Amino acid sequence: MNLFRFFKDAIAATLATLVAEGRLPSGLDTSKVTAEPPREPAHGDVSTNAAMVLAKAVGMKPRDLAEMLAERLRAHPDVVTVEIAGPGFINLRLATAFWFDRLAEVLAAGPAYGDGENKHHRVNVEYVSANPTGPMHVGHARGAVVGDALASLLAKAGFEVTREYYINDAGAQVDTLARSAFLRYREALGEDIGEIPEGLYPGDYLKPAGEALAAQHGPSYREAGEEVWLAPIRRFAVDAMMEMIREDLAALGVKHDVFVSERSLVEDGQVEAALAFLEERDELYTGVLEPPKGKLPDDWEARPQVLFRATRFGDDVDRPLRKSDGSHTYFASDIAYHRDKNRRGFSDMIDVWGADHGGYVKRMQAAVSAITEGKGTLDVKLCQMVNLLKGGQPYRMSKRAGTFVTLRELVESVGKDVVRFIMLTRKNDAHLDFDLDKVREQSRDNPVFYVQYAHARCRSVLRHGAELWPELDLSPTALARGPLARLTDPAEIALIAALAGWPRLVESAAEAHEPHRIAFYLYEVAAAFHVLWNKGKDEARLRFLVEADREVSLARLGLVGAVATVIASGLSVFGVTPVEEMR
RNA sequence: GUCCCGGUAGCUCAGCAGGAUAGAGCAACGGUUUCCUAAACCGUAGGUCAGGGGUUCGAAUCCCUUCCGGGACGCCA
Repeated sequence: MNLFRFFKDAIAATLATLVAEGRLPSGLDTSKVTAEPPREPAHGDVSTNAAMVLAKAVGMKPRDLAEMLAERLRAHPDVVTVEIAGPGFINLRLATAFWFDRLAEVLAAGPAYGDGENKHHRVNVEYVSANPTGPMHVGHARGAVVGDALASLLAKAGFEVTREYYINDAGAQVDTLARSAFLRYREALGEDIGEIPEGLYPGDYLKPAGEALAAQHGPSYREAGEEVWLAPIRRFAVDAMMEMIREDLAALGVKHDVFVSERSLVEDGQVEAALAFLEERDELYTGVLEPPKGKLPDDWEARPQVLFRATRFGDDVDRPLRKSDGSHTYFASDIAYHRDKNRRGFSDMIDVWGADHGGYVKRMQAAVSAITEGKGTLDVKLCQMVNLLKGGQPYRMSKRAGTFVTLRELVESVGKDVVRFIMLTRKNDAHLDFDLDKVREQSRDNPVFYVQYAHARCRSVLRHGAELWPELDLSPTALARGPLARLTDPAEIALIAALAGWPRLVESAAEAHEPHRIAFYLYEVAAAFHVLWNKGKDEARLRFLVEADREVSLARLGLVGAVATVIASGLSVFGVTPVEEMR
């Protein structure tokens, strides 16, 4: 249960009652009324701005309206005190029984705690979509993790999510790949290929593909013209690269439901169909574009071409869909792809891209608007660069100077869980420093450790409890029925309140498409737990396990179990495995 | 030139959908360990939320504008 939504509804109901009684005018706009945790915990558990927001419409002073509302809210069974503060805040303090119910709810729900109601609403999340021309590098890793976690977050919030990968296997870069693979094929046949020529992919990762081609076809392509070998080798090389990319993704624990090939869209006539669709709606015309601003390409020439009226949909200029030779542009096939998503039943789409594609956001959103006739939405999450550091200094792992660090190297170096968590500790549009030394540190400065340590401590306490009282049932469902009312310390109640904030956090993070908020939330829960742990060090009576008092221990085991549940739940959205112990 | 992102404590960053006295961590200083894992905790100090205007009961948050940093602009993929 999202308790803030619960109280927002309660406040709305109170307002409705007052309207029905004629004490307030009808037709109030309550859309700006909020119920949220006050920033300052001393102010209470739930705070509402209702009196301040509505005062003008009602024609009352905020504090007078607040008093009218407070009078009714005091009668709410879960509310202990109602205070009016500042310019007209109404602060509610909730009954401890209410918190015990929330704690029992966490335990009873287990991993499902915080799951949103099924919204019967489909969302398509497209991420990674790295070109199939080589292994994934660190930059790709961030987009992969952000997309994967965002998809999980939306699923947890109750959306029906499809995770998608778009394979750019139709452009010139896959021809380059094929030529590069052909070179490796000749090399595998014993030829000395010398230096890899400029413009071809030099990486060693194509050697196995060359060898496989040699084994499969022998020398048959060797003397043949490109028209003979290009298509088959291209298909083979793309498949090999995709296999490698899938392995990279698997190493990172990133999953996709659907892989869509650009080439297959083209061959199916989807690009022509998308163009025809736009043509019918008069969104295309033949025109000449202004020369690009900034640095002018050497070979720029004004030529008429088919343009999409992107400016009708908020873009800065109209965009070319056909080159002067009549073939379609990359943007045209991208439109076809998004139209394909829409035709498969998705009107809400999210794309996760690298920040270097920022210039394409407006035109893609314009296109989505056009092809869905205004009914579809596209949100683009741009992931900023990752600065890889070691001991505070910029770091490059590969031998060849200036080359990228591969995703595989990173995962092998620090582990999948660390990579995933760290990639989610910043909002996607901020630069991210990833320090290979820091993430291995076992300190509060390393959020992965800090959160994992809290979980490990919880599991440790539960293990000790089971040793101490082997006769007790310490399963979450049993703990949920335990004597939770024995939790009386303010720090204990505060921790329950933090846990009870999880459903709201899931909901708001999902709505904002911001998985990184979970990282900060988990850090806070971990901090609250560590605080409590240390209180037990100062005062023996506050230890989680008090041998002489089985009842209070049982209640505290419930709290500890709930902390472990919520942390594990958050980590599972991130695709990070919670640890049982840290030795 | 146009567009996008960013500018919050010495450093790295949060700030939830406009709320009350702007928060963490690190670094600095001072404390806490016979005890469920001290890999942790507590305390002190640290700010013109880049500058200026506006919107309103209220602005770090929304709008306009200036400055600074990064990125993007193509018949490329």
